[in-house]
Order: sequence, then C-alpha cells, then structure tokens
Amino acid sequence: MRYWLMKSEPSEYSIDDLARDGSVPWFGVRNYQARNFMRDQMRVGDKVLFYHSSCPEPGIAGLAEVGVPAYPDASQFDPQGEYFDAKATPENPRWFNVDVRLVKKTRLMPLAEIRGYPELANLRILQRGNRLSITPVDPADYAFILKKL
DNA sequence: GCCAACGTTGGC
DNA sequence: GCCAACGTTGGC
Repeated sequence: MRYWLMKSEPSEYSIDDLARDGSVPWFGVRNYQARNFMRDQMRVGDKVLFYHSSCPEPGIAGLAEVGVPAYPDASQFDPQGEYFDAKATPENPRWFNVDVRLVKKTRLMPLAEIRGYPELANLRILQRGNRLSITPVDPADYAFILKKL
C-alpha cells in the first residue's frame, strides 16, 4: 500500500465538500508527473492526506483513500470546460484520474506546524519550489502525521 | 500583489 | 535538442 498527499484549493473543493460527497473524481490534473502517479501507481485503498493549498490556512485537513483506480478524465473531452484538451480523444486519452473517498475530516494541521517537525523534514511539499499537486509520502511520515492529528 | 521555482511551448 | 519566453503554482 502506498501513501500520498493530494492538494486541493478549498475554494474549489474542500474537505467539507468531500465530507458531503463521500467520494469525488480527482479530475483536472494537467501535470504529467501527477497523472502518472494516479495512472500507474495508485491502487484502491492507498491512503491520502487531503491538503488545503492556496488559502489563508494551508495544511492537512483530512484523511482519504483511493476508492476507484485511474480511468480517463472526462473533463478533457468537454470543449466548453476549462480542462478541455484538443489533443485528447476517447480512443487516445491523455489525462486520467482516480476517485478519492473520505476516511475522515481531521483537525487542520497547518503548514507551519508541519515545518516544525524535524521528523517530516523530507516531506515533498516542504522541499523548495515543489509545486506538484500529488506527491508520494513515506509510510513513516504518514504514520507520524497520523499520530499528531 | 509579489516573486521564486518550475513546467511547457515553440522557434531555430 | 537547445533554450528563451511564457504561464502557473503557491506561500507569504
């Protein structure tokens, strides 16, 4: 089993939205590395740290897991949508997404707190210039965060 | 709003 | 294949 951190802007989709919906297609990822993580590495049951980004209080907001393995992202085929990709076809999809389902909403663990734990120094989101919206998390780091939540 | 960092694009 | 220009991310 693998562990991941997935960023979402709460103004777009927050942990409360996931608590309401239970499960959500993680569509709209348009970065190849992040796509490859979903398409090639994620398995049902993989654990996910749900992270709020680009907001007044960035940080980990809840626990989730992969509910449905990767399939073609429908939004790439919608010419009216903001995620349309003219070079993608149903025969040759370019973008994929998994479904993510809620495990539980937690307290918010702010980015500043995360930075304060020396044990988490190698967490990908703390590295300089990291902008990937989906990053792998070491099992030990995940266990550490779980204990602090 | 600023700005550092990084990914993508496209001319050559 | 190189690399400059441009766009985006995301914390502050």
